[in-house]
Amino acid sequence: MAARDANYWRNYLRACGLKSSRTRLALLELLSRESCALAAEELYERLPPGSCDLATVYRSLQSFEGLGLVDKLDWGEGRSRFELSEQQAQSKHHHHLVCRLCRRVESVPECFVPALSKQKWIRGFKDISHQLDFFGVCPDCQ
Amino acid sequence: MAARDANYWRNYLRACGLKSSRTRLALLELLSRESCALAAEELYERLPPGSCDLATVYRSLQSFEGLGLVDKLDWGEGRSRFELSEQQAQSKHHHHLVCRLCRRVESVPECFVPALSKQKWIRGFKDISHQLDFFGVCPDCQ
DNA sequence: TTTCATGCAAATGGTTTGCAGCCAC
DNA sequence: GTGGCTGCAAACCATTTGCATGAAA
Repeated sequence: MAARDANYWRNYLRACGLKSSRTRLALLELLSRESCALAAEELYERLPPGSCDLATVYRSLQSFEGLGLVDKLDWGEGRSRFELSEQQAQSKHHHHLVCRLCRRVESVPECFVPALSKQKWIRGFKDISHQLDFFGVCPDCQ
Repeated sequence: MAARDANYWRNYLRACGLKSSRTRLALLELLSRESCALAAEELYERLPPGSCDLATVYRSLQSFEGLGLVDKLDWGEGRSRFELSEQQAQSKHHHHLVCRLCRRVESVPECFVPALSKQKWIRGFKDISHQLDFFGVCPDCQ
C-alpha cells in the first residue's frame, strides 16, 4: 500500500477543519517515515534547523492525538513518545520490547490480549484500549 | 499470611544495608496498606503533616525501587505511581483498568501474557517483565 | 480579511540535587 | 562519633500557556 504523502495529510487535516501548515505536514511526514516512537524533542531535532519551535511541535502533537492521528506512549522515561496511530501507520497492532539500560526498542508483533467483552472485571467500562510493553536487558547491555 | 509490619521492614532494610529511618518505615507501611498505586505527592499527603519532606519521599521511593521493593508505574498522567512490588505485597500478579476521564482505577486479575521463553521476538533480551494496562471510560463518566 | 497557527518567553509541575545539619547505628 | 538521611531551597526538564505577530483559507 502506498505511504501517506503530503497530499494525503493536507486533505486529512482539511477534513478535520485544521489548517495544513508547513510544520504540521513536515511532522506528519516525519512520523510516517519513522518506525519507532519518538519523543517531542527528537521530532524537533529531525526538522530542518530553525524551521519551527518546540512549543509548536507539542501543540501539533496534541492536535494530532485529538484527531486519533498519533498515539502517545509512556515508557517511564520521564517524557512521552509519539507514533503514528495504528490505523494511519497502516501497520499491524504491535507492542514494544524496551531495553531497561540503553532504551533500545524492538517491535513485538505478538499480542496476547483477546477480545475482552466477556471479562467480568470490565464492570461497565467502555471503549477499552490497552498498552502492553515489555522491558528487559538487551544482548549488548548484558 | 500476615501483613508486613514495621519489624519486617526494619529487618529488610537492614539486610540491604540501609538505615531504617522513621520516614522510610512509615512509607513502607503506607504502601503495604494501600491497594492502589499512589503518586509520590499522594504518599506525602498521607504522612503525618510536617513529618517529612517531599524530596525525601522521592529519594526513598528511588531506593525502594532499586531494592525491588516497589514498582514504578506510568499511566501517562504526567507523574509516576508507586506500589509495593508483587512479591512484597504478597498479592497476585495483576494489571490495571484506568478510566481515561476520571482516572479511577480498577484491578484486573487476569493476565494474558504467557511464558515468553520461546517467542522469536525476544532476540536475546534477558530478565523480561511486562506492563499491561487497560484504558477506558468508566460507567460514571459515560 | 479573518481566523487560526506560530514564535518567543515565561510559567508550570513533577522530579532531582547540593549542601549543611541531624539521626540511626 | 561517623556516615548515611533529611530538610530546605534551588535547579532541572518536559510540557504548557499568554500574547503579539504571521501565515493559511
